[in-house]
Amino acid sequence: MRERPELPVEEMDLASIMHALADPSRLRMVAALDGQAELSCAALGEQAGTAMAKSTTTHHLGVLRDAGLITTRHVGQRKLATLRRAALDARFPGLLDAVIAGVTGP
Amino acid sequence: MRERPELPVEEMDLASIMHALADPSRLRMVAALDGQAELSCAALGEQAGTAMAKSTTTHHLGVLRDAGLITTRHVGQRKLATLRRAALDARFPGLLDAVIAGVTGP
DNA sequence: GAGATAGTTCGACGTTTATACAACTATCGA
DNA sequence: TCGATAGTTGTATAAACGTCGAACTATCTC
Repeated sequence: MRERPELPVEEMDLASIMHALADPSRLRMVAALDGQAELSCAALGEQAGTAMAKSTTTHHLGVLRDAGLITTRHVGQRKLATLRRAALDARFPGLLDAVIAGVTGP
Repeated sequence: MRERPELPVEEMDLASIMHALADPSRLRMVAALDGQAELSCAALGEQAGTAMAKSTTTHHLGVLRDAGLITTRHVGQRKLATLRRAALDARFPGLLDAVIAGVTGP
């Protein structure tokens, strides 16, 4: 199982990132990843409200990853996801904070 | 031609806003509206890079409007669009600034 | 009124999306 | 080695999306 390299910071595209965040389930996933160091697919699938099929979780994680929002690494049979805070803050300052505040806040 | 009321601030939905901003043409439109008080459909259609069909511009304006990002008013045969800065800043502080900086930025 | 200008509405098209199930691989624990 | 657990892959489906052209409405100017 090959670990594909993550998207370079300079290749991050705003429209792609906005698209990745344009889904309620993915927004909840990103919010859940904020603060938490790492979360497994299963944990993220549950955080996203009503339990979704495992394949659906895989799909959403792929979208977030392709946009450069998260990184993943394997530990045993688990796949742990991490929010790429530093990269995102460098490329689009303030964006992640505003979005996460919008998800959690009233 | 009836003027529908704009979306109330408290009904603004983050996922809908992100979706409205998840398109390069619409991102350019929003960026063009920043600073400018008002712009017509034709002007926005041209700002959005390669000239698009008038009906396409109407469609994009509708998406931005339905999400609550812009207001429109009629002046003669023109329809002028305005960015709802105050409402957006109140509901999702920092979001618009970060997005616009990301469009125009480095 | 006639012609020009600015948007809208409608139908169509090809593409993408979110979702799910079934079958699969990979890893862990006993 | 066996069974359980965690994700992936492939396929399918129904919905939504971006784009356009053609026909239409509304307004302005002459």
